[in-house]
Amino acid sequence: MDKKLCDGNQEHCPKEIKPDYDTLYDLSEFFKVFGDSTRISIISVLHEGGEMCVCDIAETLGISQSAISHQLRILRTAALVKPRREGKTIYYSLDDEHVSEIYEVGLQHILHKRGEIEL
Amino acid sequence: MDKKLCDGNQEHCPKEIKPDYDTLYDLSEFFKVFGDSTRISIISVLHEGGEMCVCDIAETLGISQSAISHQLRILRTAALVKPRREGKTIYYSLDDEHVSEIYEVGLQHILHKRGEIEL
DNA sequence: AGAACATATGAACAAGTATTCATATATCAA
DNA sequence: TTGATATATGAATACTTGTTCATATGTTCT
Repeated sequence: MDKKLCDGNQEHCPKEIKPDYDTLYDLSEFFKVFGDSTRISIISVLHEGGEMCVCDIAETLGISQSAISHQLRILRTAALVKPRREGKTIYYSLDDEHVSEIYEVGLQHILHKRGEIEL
Repeated sequence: MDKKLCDGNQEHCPKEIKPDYDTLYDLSEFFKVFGDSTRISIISVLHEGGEMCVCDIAETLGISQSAISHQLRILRTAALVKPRREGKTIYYSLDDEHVSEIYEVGLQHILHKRGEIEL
């Protein structure tokens, strides 16, 4: 921390709720999961296509099976996707409704910034 | 890419919309901005406290002015916060309503996972 | 102009992370 | 059991990124 620059009690210093560090840390970890192009692509195809097996996700995105599998583990650990085994095949789908909501709001934001949709 | 594992036309291979790579990349970059504890803390205090100057953000969070300034630049570049100068002081506030919305939905998700709120 | 304060920024270092490659596990069929 | 298919994972590497330190820019006051 640099040296104190102001006492925090001046006119330009509104006093507010001190944020809970653990919550904010967990929140940043949660968003971090969305913050990778491979993972958001996986979320996207599961959002569009519903349940999908690993090999199809990999083929659809043109990314190696290994890379997809590594990222699916991160998504699974964060409880953003859930697996369902059927024989040799394992199907993944979005786990939480919040995931879809956040994906959609984010997408809307991106498209809005591009001027592709009106809001 | 690993060798092809299935032809993508079997029963377990639903065909769906190919996601636009540029959009998904931008989206992941957008979420990446939320995916850091310092930045999400800044977003949090601006969400709670409204407009705030750099030194107060730094003091509130207990993080150096330099680190805050670096992160504010990233937030500013991504259009998540906007600056307003008043003399020597520069006040920052959240720029987009989507920012608040995504922050709130994410926070709700975290608290929900902890069982702290009902939904 | 010079001093003091508020913020920004470049360079360097440390820490984190996504991919590839090789291999392991698991299921099914013959 | 052996072979083929589907997925998972450990290790190594290359890349990204957040912080610190030092310094620069910009503003106000005297």
